[in-house]
Amino acid sequence: MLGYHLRRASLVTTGSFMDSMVELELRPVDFSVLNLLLTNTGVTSRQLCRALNVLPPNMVAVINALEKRGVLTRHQNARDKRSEILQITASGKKLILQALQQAIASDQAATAKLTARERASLARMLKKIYAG
Amino acid sequence: MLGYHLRRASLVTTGSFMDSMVELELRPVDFSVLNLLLTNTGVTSRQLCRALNVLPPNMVAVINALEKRGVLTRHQNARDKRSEILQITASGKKLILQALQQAIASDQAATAKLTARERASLARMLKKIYAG
DNA sequence: TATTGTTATACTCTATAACTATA
DNA sequence: TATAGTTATAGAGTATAACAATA
Repeated sequence: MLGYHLRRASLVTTGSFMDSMVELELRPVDFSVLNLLLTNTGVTSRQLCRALNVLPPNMVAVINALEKRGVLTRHQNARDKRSEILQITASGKKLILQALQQAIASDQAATAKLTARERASLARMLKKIYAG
Repeated sequence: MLGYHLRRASLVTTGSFMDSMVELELRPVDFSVLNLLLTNTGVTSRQLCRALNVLPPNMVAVINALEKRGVLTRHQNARDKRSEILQITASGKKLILQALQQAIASDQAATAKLTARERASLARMLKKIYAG
């Protein structure tokens, strides 16, 4: 069963990723939020929820903690007073750029047994599973 | 990053697996316990914990529920009175055999976009990641 | 001393209901 | 009426400490 092998391999790469984020104190959801804010502007909490498959009530504490940490700020949305625009700070950019670097290194390390050709082939087949 | 693709593909197959177990009312841990008891004899709670990476305190409720359901029984261990030997019942065998059949079908369905050759290649590469 | 099974407990992740302000 | 953010809360899954019985 492929699902079994997929789960075990995924546990390896996920574990490696989380280990690499321990010192930066970033959980997967924190990493993903900052990564999205790094490359997108004018993003709201609801948009993060949809992109990351996180329910709105569970995103509240995530954003509060990141704001308290000084890696993102909230700004009022002139177009829609219900929502707030989230923006990554200089400190947040520095943090996520370092995190991305470490994440790439941990991914390489966890899949080091594969050749470049195998990696490309693997990525293509995995996409066929989750994206049709 | 391969880890990202692995995680998304794994979420698809895991979701498909869990959906296929809804009617049989089996969680992944229940499936794994019964599957191990189907092909191994003289198994204890501690051995299940080690094989499935579940902590002993968390295995207690799992086994209690499966015993209450009548799919496994406990028997005193003559060699070591601290532990109990777990045994799958006829009802349990019937249940896990049906579950295995459905799990295989769900796995096939979730990875239907891949050819037989691709499946073999994918399994081989995934093993390289988690088993070296 | 070490191990097995167990209880109690806590922490994280995930999920739903319901509220307010705004659209 | 529908949506955004929020609070409160509940349910899984996972974690540690500590205990009695046995090795």
